[in-house]
Amino acid sequence: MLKITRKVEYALIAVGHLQQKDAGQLATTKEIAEQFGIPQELLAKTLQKLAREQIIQAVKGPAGGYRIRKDSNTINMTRFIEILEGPVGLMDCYFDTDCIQLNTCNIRTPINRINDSIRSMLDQMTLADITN
Amino acid sequence: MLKITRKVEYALIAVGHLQQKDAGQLATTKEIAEQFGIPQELLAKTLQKLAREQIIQAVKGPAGGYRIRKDSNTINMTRFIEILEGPVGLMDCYFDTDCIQLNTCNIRTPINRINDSIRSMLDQMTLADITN
DNA sequence: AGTATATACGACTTAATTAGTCGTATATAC
DNA sequence: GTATATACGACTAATTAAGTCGTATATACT
Repeated sequence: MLKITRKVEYALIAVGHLQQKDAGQLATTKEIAEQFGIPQELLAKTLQKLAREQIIQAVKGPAGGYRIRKDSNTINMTRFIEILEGPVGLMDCYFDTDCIQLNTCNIRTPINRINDSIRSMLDQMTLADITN
Repeated sequence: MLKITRKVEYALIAVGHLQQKDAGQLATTKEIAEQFGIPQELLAKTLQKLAREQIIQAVKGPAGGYRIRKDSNTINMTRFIEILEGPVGLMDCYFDTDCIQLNTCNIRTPINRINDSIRSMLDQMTLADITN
Protein backbone atom coordinates (compact mmCIF):
# COMPACT_ATOMS: atom_id res chain seq x y z
CA MET A 1 0.00 0.00 0.00
CA LEU A 2 2.81 2.38 -0.76
CA LYS A 3 3.98 2.35 2.82
CA ILE A 4 7.42 3.07 4.13
CA THR A 5 8.70 0.82 6.91
CA ARG A 6 9.21 1.78 10.51
CA LYS A 7 12.93 1.57 10.02
CA VAL A 8 12.74 4.55 7.69
CA GLU A 9 10.31 6.31 9.96
CA TYR A 10 12.57 5.83 12.98
CA ALA A 11 15.63 6.83 11.00
CA LEU A 12 14.05 10.07 9.87
CA ILE A 13 12.98 10.93 13.39
CA ALA A 14 16.50 10.22 14.62
CA VAL A 15 18.14 12.26 11.90
CA GLY A 16 15.77 15.11 12.61
CA HIS A 17 16.79 14.96 16.23
CA LEU A 18 20.48 14.90 15.38
CA GLN A 19 20.09 17.90 13.12
CA GLN A 20 18.68 19.95 15.95
CA LYS A 21 21.75 19.40 18.06
CA ASP A 22 24.48 22.02 18.04
CA ALA A 23 27.28 21.32 15.58
CA GLY A 24 29.30 18.25 16.54
CA GLN A 25 27.06 17.34 19.46
CA LEU A 26 26.31 13.66 19.99
CA ALA A 27 23.09 11.86 20.81
CA THR A 28 22.91 8.27 22.01
CA THR A 29 20.53 5.61 20.74
CA LYS A 30 19.08 5.37 24.22
CA GLU A 31 18.37 9.07 24.38
CA ILE A 32 16.55 9.08 21.05
CA ALA A 33 14.69 5.83 21.73
CA GLU A 34 13.37 7.12 25.03
CA GLN A 35 12.47 10.56 23.80
CA PHE A 36 10.45 9.29 20.85
CA GLY A 37 9.20 5.98 22.21
CA ILE A 38 11.13 3.82 19.78
CA PRO A 39 12.41 0.29 20.56
CA GLN A 40 16.05 0.86 21.33
CA GLU A 41 17.52 -2.26 19.73
CA LEU A 42 15.71 -1.64 16.48
CA LEU A 43 16.75 1.97 16.37
CA ALA A 44 20.32 0.91 17.13
CA LYS A 45 20.48 -1.37 14.13
CA THR A 46 18.95 1.27 11.94
CA LEU A 47 21.47 3.90 12.97
CA GLN A 48 24.28 1.41 12.45
CA LYS A 49 23.26 1.07 8.84
CA LEU A 50 23.23 4.83 8.41
CA ALA A 51 26.66 5.06 10.00
CA ARG A 52 28.01 2.35 7.70
CA GLU A 53 26.84 4.41 4.75
CA GLN A 54 28.36 7.61 6.09
CA ILE A 55 25.02 9.34 6.60
CA ILE A 56 25.80 9.84 10.26
CA GLN A 57 28.98 9.45 12.24
CA ALA A 58 29.38 7.00 15.10
CA VAL A 59 31.50 7.58 18.19
CA LYS A 60 32.10 4.55 20.35
CA GLY A 61 32.63 4.28 24.07
CA PRO A 62 31.11 6.13 26.99
CA ALA A 63 30.13 9.68 26.13
CA GLY A 64 29.82 8.33 22.58
CA GLY A 65 26.84 8.37 20.28
CA TYR A 66 25.98 9.64 16.83
CA ARG A 67 26.29 12.99 15.17
CA ILE A 68 24.98 14.26 11.89
CA ARG A 69 27.39 14.82 9.02
CA LYS A 70 27.54 18.33 7.66
CA ASP A 71 26.69 17.19 4.15
CA SER A 72 23.51 15.41 5.19
CA ASN A 73 21.52 17.84 3.09
CA THR A 74 23.08 16.35 -0.03
CA ILE A 75 21.60 12.93 0.72
CA ASN A 76 18.46 12.37 -1.30
CA MET A 77 15.48 10.37 -0.15
CA THR A 78 15.77 7.58 -2.71
CA ARG A 79 19.25 6.85 -1.41
CA PHE A 80 18.16 7.12 2.20
CA ILE A 81 15.23 4.75 1.80
CA GLU A 82 17.23 2.28 -0.26
CA ILE A 83 19.94 2.07 2.38
CA LEU A 84 17.34 0.94 4.88
CA GLU A 85 14.87 -1.09 2.92
CA GLY A 86 16.26 -1.85 -0.49
CA PRO A 87 15.05 -0.90 -3.95
CA VAL A 88 12.26 1.66 -4.20
CA GLY A 89 9.78 0.47 -6.78
CA LEU A 90 6.10 -0.29 -7.09
CA MET A 91 6.86 -3.74 -8.41
CA ASP A 92 9.90 -5.98 -8.30
CA CYS A 93 10.15 -6.21 -12.06
CA TYR A 94 11.48 -2.67 -12.03
CA PHE A 95 14.73 -4.23 -10.81
CA ASP A 96 14.43 -7.99 -11.17
CA THR A 97 13.88 -9.40 -14.60
CA ASP A 98 12.89 -12.92 -13.68
CA CYS A 99 9.15 -12.44 -13.90
CA ILE A 100 7.23 -15.23 -15.62
CA GLN A 101 5.08 -12.65 -17.35
CA LEU A 102 7.60 -10.38 -19.09
CA ASN A 103 6.27 -10.99 -22.58
CA THR A 104 2.58 -11.19 -21.80
CA CYS A 105 2.68 -8.35 -19.28
CA ASN A 106 0.73 -5.41 -20.59
CA ILE A 107 1.37 -2.89 -17.84
CA ARG A 108 5.12 -2.78 -17.41
CA THR A 109 5.73 0.38 -19.35
CA PRO A 110 3.14 2.52 -17.54
CA ILE A 111 4.10 1.11 -14.14
CA ASN A 112 7.68 2.01 -14.82
CA ARG A 113 6.61 5.51 -15.73
CA ILE A 114 4.93 5.93 -12.35
CA ASN A 115 8.00 4.48 -10.70
CA ASP A 116 10.22 6.96 -12.43
CA SER A 117 7.99 9.80 -11.29
CA ILE A 118 8.08 8.71 -7.68
CA ARG A 119 11.80 8.10 -7.74
CA SER A 120 12.61 11.42 -9.33
CA MET A 121 10.44 13.14 -6.77
CA LEU A 122 12.33 11.41 -3.97
CA ASP A 123 15.61 12.10 -5.77
CA GLN A 124 14.98 15.81 -5.64
CA MET A 125 14.23 15.74 -1.94
CA THR A 126 17.12 15.85 0.51
CA LEU A 127 17.35 14.91 4.14
CA ALA A 128 17.42 18.58 4.97
CA ASP A 129 14.05 19.08 3.27
CA ILE A 130 12.56 16.36 5.39
CA THR A 131 13.89 17.12 8.78
CA ASN A 132 14.22 20.88 8.85
CA MET B 1 9.12 -0.30 0.25
CA LEU B 2 6.54 1.65 -1.64
CA LYS B 3 5.13 -1.45 -3.25
CA ILE B 4 1.70 -1.98 -4.71
CA THR B 5 0.03 -5.32 -4.01
CA ARG B 6 -0.60 -8.07 -6.52
CA LYS B 7 -4.29 -7.34 -6.34
CA VAL B 8 -3.64 -3.99 -7.96
CA GLU B 9 -1.19 -5.49 -10.38
CA TYR B 10 -3.66 -8.17 -11.45
CA ALA B 11 -6.47 -5.66 -11.67
CA LEU B 12 -4.49 -3.40 -13.96
CA ILE B 13 -3.55 -6.28 -16.22
CA ALA B 14 -7.19 -7.33 -16.37
CA VAL B 15 -8.44 -3.83 -17.11
CA GLY B 16 -5.81 -3.47 -19.82
CA HIS B 17 -7.06 -6.67 -21.34
CA LEU B 18 -10.69 -5.56 -21.18
CA GLN B 19 -9.85 -2.28 -22.83
CA GLN B 20 -8.39 -4.06 -25.80
CA LYS B 21 -11.63 -5.87 -26.48
CA ASP B 22 -14.06 -4.43 -28.99
CA ALA B 23 -16.77 -2.26 -27.48
CA GLY B 24 -19.17 -4.26 -25.30
CA GLN B 25 -17.21 -7.49 -25.62
CA LEU B 26 -16.88 -9.63 -22.51
CA ALA B 27 -13.92 -11.49 -21.04
CA THR B 28 -14.20 -14.14 -18.35
CA THR B 29 -12.06 -14.41 -15.25
CA LYS B 30 -10.85 -17.76 -16.47
CA GLU B 31 -9.76 -16.37 -19.81
CA ILE B 32 -7.77 -13.57 -18.21
CA ALA B 33 -6.30 -15.79 -15.49
CA GLU B 34 -5.05 -18.31 -18.00
CA GLN B 35 -3.71 -15.81 -20.47
CA PHE B 36 -1.67 -13.91 -17.88
CA GLY B 37 -0.86 -16.69 -15.43
CA ILE B 38 -2.87 -15.26 -12.55
CA PRO B 39 -4.57 -17.39 -9.83
CA GLN B 40 -8.16 -17.44 -10.94
CA GLU B 41 -9.83 -17.22 -7.54
CA LEU B 42 -7.80 -14.24 -6.53
CA LEU B 43 -8.44 -12.45 -9.79
CA ALA B 44 -12.13 -13.23 -9.42
CA LYS B 45 -12.37 -11.51 -6.06
CA THR B 46 -10.43 -8.57 -7.35
CA LEU B 47 -12.69 -8.09 -10.34
CA GLN B 48 -15.72 -8.42 -8.08
CA LYS B 49 -14.53 -5.44 -6.10
CA LEU B 50 -14.07 -3.42 -9.27
CA ALA B 51 -17.55 -4.40 -10.42
CA ARG B 52 -19.05 -3.39 -7.08
CA GLU B 53 -17.48 0.02 -7.52
CA GLN B 54 -18.71 0.36 -11.09
CA ILE B 55 -15.27 0.33 -12.64
CA ILE B 56 -16.21 -2.64 -14.75
CA GLN B 57 -19.54 -4.27 -15.50
CA ALA B 58 -20.35 -7.87 -14.63
CA VAL B 59 -22.60 -10.15 -16.64
CA LYS B 60 -23.64 -13.36 -14.94
CA GLY B 61 -24.40 -16.75 -16.38
CA PRO B 62 -22.88 -18.72 -19.23
CA ALA B 63 -21.47 -16.50 -21.95
CA GLY B 64 -21.11 -13.94 -19.16
CA GLY B 65 -18.00 -12.15 -17.94
CA TYR B 66 -16.82 -8.59 -17.51
CA ARG B 67 -16.66 -5.62 -19.80
CA ILE B 68 -15.02 -2.28 -19.34
CA ARG B 69 -17.17 0.77 -18.76
CA LYS B 70 -16.86 3.55 -21.30
CA ASP B 71 -15.94 6.11 -18.65
CA SER B 72 -13.04 4.07 -17.29
CA ASN B 73 -10.65 6.78 -18.41
CA THR B 74 -12.15 9.11 -15.81
CA ILE B 75 -11.09 6.81 -12.96
CA ASN B 76 -7.91 8.04 -11.36
CA MET B 77 -5.22 5.85 -9.88
CA THR B 78 -5.67 6.95 -6.27
CA ARG B 79 -9.28 5.83 -6.42
CA PHE B 80 -8.39 2.60 -8.20
CA ILE B 81 -5.72 1.63 -5.70
CA GLU B 82 -7.83 2.59 -2.72
CA ILE B 83 -10.72 0.42 -3.89
CA LEU B 84 -8.42 -2.57 -3.82
CA GLU B 85 -6.06 -1.97 -0.95
CA GLY B 86 -7.30 0.88 1.14
CA PRO B 87 -5.78 4.28 1.93
CA VAL B 88 -2.71 5.32 -0.06
CA GLY B 89 -0.20 6.83 2.32
CA LEU B 90 3.39 6.40 3.39
CA MET B 91 2.37 6.17 7.01
CA ASP B 92 -0.90 5.43 8.76
CA CYS B 93 -0.91 8.72 10.61
CA TYR B 94 -1.87 10.35 7.33
CA PHE B 95 -5.33 8.92 7.98
CA ASP B 96 -5.41 7.58 11.51
CA THR B 97 -4.80 10.00 14.31
CA ASP B 98 -4.24 7.56 17.15
CA CYS B 99 -0.46 7.58 17.05
CA ILE B 100 1.28 7.69 20.42
CA GLN B 101 3.80 10.10 19.03
CA LEU B 102 1.68 12.94 17.60
CA ASN B 103 3.17 15.63 19.79
CA THR B 104 6.76 14.46 19.85
CA CYS B 105 6.78 13.43 16.20
CA ASN B 106 9.13 15.67 14.27
CA ILE B 107 8.54 14.37 10.76
CA ARG B 108 4.82 14.44 10.24
CA THR B 109 4.68 17.61 8.22
CA PRO B 110 7.34 16.63 5.68
CA ILE B 111 6.01 13.09 5.37
CA ASN B 112 2.59 14.48 4.63
CA ARG B 113 4.10 16.70 1.98
CA ILE B 114 5.56 13.68 0.22
CA ASN B 115 2.26 11.90 0.59
CA ASP B 116 0.43 14.76 -1.01
CA SER B 117 2.87 14.75 -3.91
CA ILE B 118 2.42 11.06 -4.54
CA ARG B 119 -1.33 11.24 -4.22
CA SER B 120 -1.69 14.20 -6.53
CA MET B 121 0.49 12.44 -9.06
CA LEU B 122 -1.75 9.38 -8.89
CA ASP B 123 -4.81 11.62 -8.94
CA GLN B 124 -3.80 13.06 -12.26
CA MET B 125 -3.32 9.66 -13.79
CA THR B 126 -6.33 7.80 -15.16
CA LEU B 127 -6.87 4.16 -15.96
CA ALA B 128 -6.60 5.02 -19.62
CA ASP B 129 -3.12 6.44 -19.07
CA ILE B 130 -2.05 3.19 -17.49
CA THR B 131 -3.52 0.64 -19.76
CA ASN B 132 -3.44 2.26 -23.18
C1' DA C 1 -37.32 -28.28 -15.21
C1' DG C 2 -32.44 -29.36 -15.23
C1' DT C 3 -27.74 -28.53 -16.21
C1' DA C 4 -23.68 -26.10 -17.13
C1' DT C 5 -21.26 -21.87 -16.56
C1' DA C 6 -20.38 -17.52 -14.89
C1' DT C 7 -20.17 -14.02 -11.08
C1' DA C 8 -20.58 -13.02 -5.64
C1' DC C 9 -18.63 -13.42 -1.32
C1' DG C 10 -17.27 -14.74 3.33
C1' DA C 11 -14.15 -17.82 5.84
C1' DC C 12 -10.09 -19.94 5.97
C1' DT C 13 -4.99 -21.35 5.31
C1' DT C 14 -0.48 -20.49 3.81
C1' DA C 15 3.40 -17.64 2.65
C1' DA C 16 6.12 -13.62 2.98
C1' DT C 17 7.50 -9.57 5.04
C1' DT C 18 8.17 -6.49 8.88
C1' DA C 19 9.00 -5.59 13.65
C1' DG C 20 11.23 -6.49 17.56
C1' DT C 21 14.54 -9.23 20.77
C1' DC C 22 18.77 -11.46 22.32
C1' DG C 23 23.54 -12.71 22.76
C1' DT C 24 27.99 -11.49 21.97
C1' DA C 25 31.89 -8.75 20.25
C1' DT C 26 34.47 -4.43 20.08
C1' DA C 27 36.00 0.19 21.08
C1' DT C 28 37.07 3.70 24.54
C1' DA C 29 36.72 7.14 28.40
C1' DC C 30 37.55 7.21 33.14
C1' DG D 1 39.44 -3.11 34.69
C1' DT D 2 34.91 -1.50 34.50
C1' DA D 3 31.10 0.89 32.69
C1' DT D 4 29.03 2.50 28.55
C1' DA D 5 28.46 3.05 23.87
C1' DT D 6 28.30 1.16 19.04
C1' DA D 7 28.41 -3.28 15.76
C1' DC D 8 26.15 -7.14 14.13
C1' DG D 9 24.32 -11.72 13.20
C1' DA D 10 20.72 -14.95 14.64
C1' DC D 11 16.44 -15.57 16.29
C1' DT D 12 11.24 -15.03 17.42
C1' DA D 13 6.84 -12.67 17.14
C1' DA D 14 3.47 -10.05 14.79
C1' DT D 15 1.37 -8.34 10.87
C1' DT D 16 0.11 -8.28 6.20
C1' DA D 17 -0.39 -10.23 1.64
C1' DA D 18 -1.43 -14.13 -1.23
C1' DG D 19 -3.95 -17.78 -2.32
C1' DT D 20 -7.76 -21.46 -1.54
C1' DC D 21 -12.31 -23.37 -0.50
C1' DG D 22 -17.22 -23.83 0.06
C1' DT D 23 -21.44 -22.18 -1.04
C1' DA D 24 -24.91 -19.07 -3.06
C1' DT D 25 -26.98 -16.84 -7.04
C1' DA D 26 -28.01 -15.50 -11.74
C1' DT D 27 -28.88 -17.04 -16.44
C1' DA D 28 -28.37 -19.08 -21.15
C1' DC D 29 -29.38 -23.28 -23.30
C1' DT D 30 -31.42 -27.79 -24.07
